[in-house]
Amino acid sequence: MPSEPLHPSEQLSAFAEAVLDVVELVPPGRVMTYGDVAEYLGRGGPRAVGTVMARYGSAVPWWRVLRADGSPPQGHEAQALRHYRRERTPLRPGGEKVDLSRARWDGEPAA
DNA sequence: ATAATGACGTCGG
DNA sequence: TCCGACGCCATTA
Repeated sequence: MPSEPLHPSEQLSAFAEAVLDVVELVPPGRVMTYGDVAEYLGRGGPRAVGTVMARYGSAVPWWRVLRADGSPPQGHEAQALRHYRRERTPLRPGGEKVDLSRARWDGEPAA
C-alpha cells in the first residue's frame, strides 16, 4: 500500500515523477547528464528524460541536468549559464560548458 | 498496434 | 571542433 498521499498533480507518469525527484536531489553547483538520470533510475533513456524535463522541468532545478558534453539544455543556454555562475558550478575554459569532471554528481549525499 | 516526436548519446567522417 | 546518421525510450497521436 502506498504511503504517499495522492497529490493533485498525479497526472504525471511514474517515470516523470521519478525523474523530477532525482533532479531535486542534485546539490547546487553540481549537475547530472540526461543519461546519468536514466541510469540512476535504472530505466528509461536520455531522450525520455529530456522529454520529461521539457514538459515538467520548470518546477525543479532543471539547469542541473544537461547534455553529456557539458552543454546546457537546448533552448535554455543563457538562463542556465547564469545559474551556473551564481552557484559557482565549475565551468570549462570559455565558460560555455560545465566541467563535468568536477561538477558531475554521482548521487551520493553531499556529506 | 503503428508512427511520430523530443531540453539525448555515441560514432564516423 | 562541427555535423549527420542512427539508436534509444517514454509519451502521444
